[in-house]
Amino acid sequence: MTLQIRNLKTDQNWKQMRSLPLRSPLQIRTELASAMQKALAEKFQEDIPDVEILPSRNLSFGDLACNSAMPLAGKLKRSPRDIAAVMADSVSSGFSQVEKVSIDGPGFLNITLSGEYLAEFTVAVASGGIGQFIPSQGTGKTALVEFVSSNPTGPLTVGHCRQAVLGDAVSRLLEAAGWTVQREYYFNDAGRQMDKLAESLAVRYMGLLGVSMDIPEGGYQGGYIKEWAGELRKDKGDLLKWPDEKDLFREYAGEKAFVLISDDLKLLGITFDRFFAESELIPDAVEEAIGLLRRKELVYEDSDDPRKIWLKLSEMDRPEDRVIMREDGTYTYRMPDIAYHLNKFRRGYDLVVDIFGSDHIDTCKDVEAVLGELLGKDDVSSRLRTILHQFVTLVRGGEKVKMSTRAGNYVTLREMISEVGSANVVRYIFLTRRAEAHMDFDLEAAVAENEDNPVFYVQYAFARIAGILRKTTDPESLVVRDPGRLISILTGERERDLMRLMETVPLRISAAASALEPHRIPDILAEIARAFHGFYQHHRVVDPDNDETTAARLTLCIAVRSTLSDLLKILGVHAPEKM
RNA sequence: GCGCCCGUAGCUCAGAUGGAUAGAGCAACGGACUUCUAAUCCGUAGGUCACAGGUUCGAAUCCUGUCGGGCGUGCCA
Repeated sequence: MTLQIRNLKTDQNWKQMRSLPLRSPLQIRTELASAMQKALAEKFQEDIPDVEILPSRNLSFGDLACNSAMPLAGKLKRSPRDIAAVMADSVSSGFSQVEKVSIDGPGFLNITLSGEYLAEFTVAVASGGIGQFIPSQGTGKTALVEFVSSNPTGPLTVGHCRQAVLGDAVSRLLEAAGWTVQREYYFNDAGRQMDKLAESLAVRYMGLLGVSMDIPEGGYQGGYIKEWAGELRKDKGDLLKWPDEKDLFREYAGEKAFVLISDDLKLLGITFDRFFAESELIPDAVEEAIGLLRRKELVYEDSDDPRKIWLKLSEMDRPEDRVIMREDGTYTYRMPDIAYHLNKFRRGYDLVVDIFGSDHIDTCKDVEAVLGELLGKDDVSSRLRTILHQFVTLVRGGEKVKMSTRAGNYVTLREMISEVGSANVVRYIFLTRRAEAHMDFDLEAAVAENEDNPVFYVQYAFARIAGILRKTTDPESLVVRDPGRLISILTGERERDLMRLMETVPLRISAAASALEPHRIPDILAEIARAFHGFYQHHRVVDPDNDETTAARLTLCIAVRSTLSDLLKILGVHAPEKM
């Protein structure tokens, strides 16, 4: 059944009806703060520090709160309430966006936003989305986000999964804040682990030919290597020799691992702009970096063997010196890492984000210290941001599952997604936790929870709106353009609550982006979904007997849909039209 | 030993630069489907914010110490 809407008042003159041009949430807060600051400076003839306007913690007080009167009390030698009164006077008139200002408690200033402003905002979101109001901190700037970067020696595990989801969400969050983001995976194809992998492959290959070889110490034992061995035999025949054709084994294993990892990432819908191969850096870029360090006298030769080279980390506020080149001329992992980071910085990004597991703490601090010496500490500290996420403890039926790639005893990303049953659910669960918080992921609980998972709560709100919109023809054309008309109809508490919640979204996205904390997004989503479900339950949207109300509520629904959709997009979680 | 992270409701976790009565989801209990999707809503219950000091108008948040857990402290990555 489709409802026809008719006899709507024209609102083509809505632009002229506005008293003020629409301000963004940020502009309003800035203007209010500066008005208050100016009033204080004039009244007390003192330098007044920036006044901060924050969202109210408790909505019964209003929409915005300011507590600046209290810290100022000492300096101005007045009571906080007197100071707050001066601030209140400066904004209680002259701002069409402000409905009410009150002074409560010891000296809190509480501001209630006007319905007209909220309606204006809602109209704008319904027609142009929430994105236009996100402070564009990243416009014209570029960011490089490095994540996953797991050794190409096997399938991605649950730990990589957390990092993959986190890195992707951080990238999306930065993009939402206007940044141009490059996603990069550092492909560690030159180290000793690749030799181990090649040898492990050779063991399985020879095994197929009836030749027994010992698995090397620290070798890989995953079942996938047996599969590769079978394919290798099919591709290349039975005549390969170890170690004569070591390079072939190595290359074959590397290619297989790359495909494995790419396929795993596809399960999550994650793509990279570039896989940066460590081997590209060897030897030129690494030698150049060592040369730079040499010129700054930050390296020295080993007293026993001059071919071995040490890095003077102890002179860079780090605990101890480290070897960067072994006697045999090979590099330890720190050296290519340094060369890689040098390369990243030279590419000129405004922001370089590294995402690592917490086991990289020491290494990344060493790399950061070295970069500081080579490029200048200020440059490095202003451009480099490192996110160290804690590990996932995987639990199945109350029992901890040990994870170790090399022992072949681990749960893969693939298995996890398959067991939980949905990449969307996995993404959402991972992204609800802060990166630096430990995380217990109980597979059985995740599956059991599947039915009433928080992600479905949010998706369902979106799907409900889609359902409502299906009841009308061309709902977009019904969007109310006149804020005054909108607010005269949307008078319910739940309707206002939705509008004021949406009004906080742009600044919260921006704050989450600045902090590189995507875990704040699910909170916002849940709040909006909750407000919407409450609204839905209590207000009929499509009402054949009331076109005006229908149009106004549809406008609200369209704004909410757009907001939910943009927020879900940051998490990389699907917004379904139907459930 | 030393370095980094963590400790908030029965469980899993939020609490942006210190603010008013510490929140949500699951789990528990009681209600609501003749309706645009009940995968929902409304209500109840649940807390010494690990512990002890300190800083100040005010602390889950900052500082110190203690206890407990994770990771690191490899010429593995």
